[in-house]
Amino acid sequence: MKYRTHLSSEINESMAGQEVIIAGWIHLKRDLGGKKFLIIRDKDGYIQVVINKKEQPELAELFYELTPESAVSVRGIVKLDKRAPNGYEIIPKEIIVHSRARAPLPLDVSGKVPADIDTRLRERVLDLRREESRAYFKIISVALRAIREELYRRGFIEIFTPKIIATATEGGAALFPVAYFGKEAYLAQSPQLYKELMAGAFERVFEIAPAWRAEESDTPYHLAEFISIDIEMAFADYNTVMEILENIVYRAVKAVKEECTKELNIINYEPPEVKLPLKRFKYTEVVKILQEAGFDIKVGDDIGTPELREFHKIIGEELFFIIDWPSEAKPFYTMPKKDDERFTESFDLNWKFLELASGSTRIHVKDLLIKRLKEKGLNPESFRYFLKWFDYGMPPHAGWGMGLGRFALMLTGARNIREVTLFPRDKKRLTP
RNA sequence: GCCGCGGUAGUAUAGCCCGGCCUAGUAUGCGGGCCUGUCGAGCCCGUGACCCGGGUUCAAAUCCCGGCCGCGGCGCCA
Repeated sequence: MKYRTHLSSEINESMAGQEVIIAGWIHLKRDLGGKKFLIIRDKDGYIQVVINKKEQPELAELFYELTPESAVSVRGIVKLDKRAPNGYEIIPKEIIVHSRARAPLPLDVSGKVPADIDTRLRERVLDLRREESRAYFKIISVALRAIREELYRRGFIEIFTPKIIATATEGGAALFPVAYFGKEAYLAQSPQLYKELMAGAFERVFEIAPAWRAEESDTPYHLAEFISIDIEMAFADYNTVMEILENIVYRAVKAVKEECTKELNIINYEPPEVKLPLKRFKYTEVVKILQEAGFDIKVGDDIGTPELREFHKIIGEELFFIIDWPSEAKPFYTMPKKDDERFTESFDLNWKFLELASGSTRIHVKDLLIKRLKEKGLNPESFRYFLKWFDYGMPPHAGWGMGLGRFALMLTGARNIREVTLFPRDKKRLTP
């Protein structure tokens, strides 16, 4: 017997009388004695199987051995019945149990009893059979496709840069050391330096790949391992790449709203409306507004989470840019503003209080780069292999990086980045 | 790392303030029984739990201390 001839989504009323084989998991069992109902779940949905005890005593007997979440194939006849969900159901001739699930389950997949996120992450594979969890990842996948399409449309090519690196990319963040054939190496915290070099070859590149941070961060929007969406573009400044970013956000949200109506309905969420162009607030304006709101903040300080929460409330915008950050708050490769060197051609994209993406015009002049490295207390010598290529025609360029998980929080309304990460890695979690 | 709250059957919770009425309640699951249209099926019977260690007390799920773990807020953090 074949595993399957039809998905639940491929069966309809016009197939009455036809024999089909469906496959999936036992989602629910309802035993009324003479009639026994099985709800089979596959990747697209659910379909009901009805066993009549009198007519099919062997199958009625088998029914008792079927445990929830067992993987099965059911061969049977499609039958119209207005009492059935969707108006049709399967009258089985044969039920094959591919894999019997142990009972009881460590987690209720059917949605009757809620579980804490900690329990759900421990039992993640079963958790990912819940329709809410699957909806999250379908939405993320649709968004990613839209992002890729928009970048390809704009002449970007997708690249992969090394994830095992010799030196710290930017100094700041703590890295995970890797034992590398007797040498000291690290997991990349960002593709930053490599993507800049690649903009010097391909002009327009993007990468969607993991990055690692060994920070102490313990919040609902930080992970030790996360997927970063990065672009870098030659002959462009921060205004150009900001425009690309907001268009990508627009496209992704549009695609999700159009293609994921079922999933959004399951999670009962509507992503924010994206009105282009997004508002751009100068860093100094933001500081001023926060000072007026009573915060103890001065020019040069980073803007903390409580401040961002309040700022979002004051301006009443869900999605907005904060631009022209002071150089203290940005990495060494960020281009200073031409008219005022204390500030930079840089931006953060925020959803409410959450930083989704940040980017800038990059410095393409070697001497300036070395000067900025020193000012940041970094040793130019350890960036030798990066800096040498700036001797050979490095074009002006700009780019940004966006955390996929954080973007997914906006797309799904999930409260914790662990929800939208299959197997999150944080300070305490290394398994599963 | 700091602050707050929490840890009770497989899962989710009540009980904790005000120690004894707790042989720890409920839902769901699981086992058994009844039931031929369920769709959160229903009804009956059963099953299964106080995070770890120390202390106070005649008596601790309940109060105190320490640890571990979780969640949230912050910090750290292109």
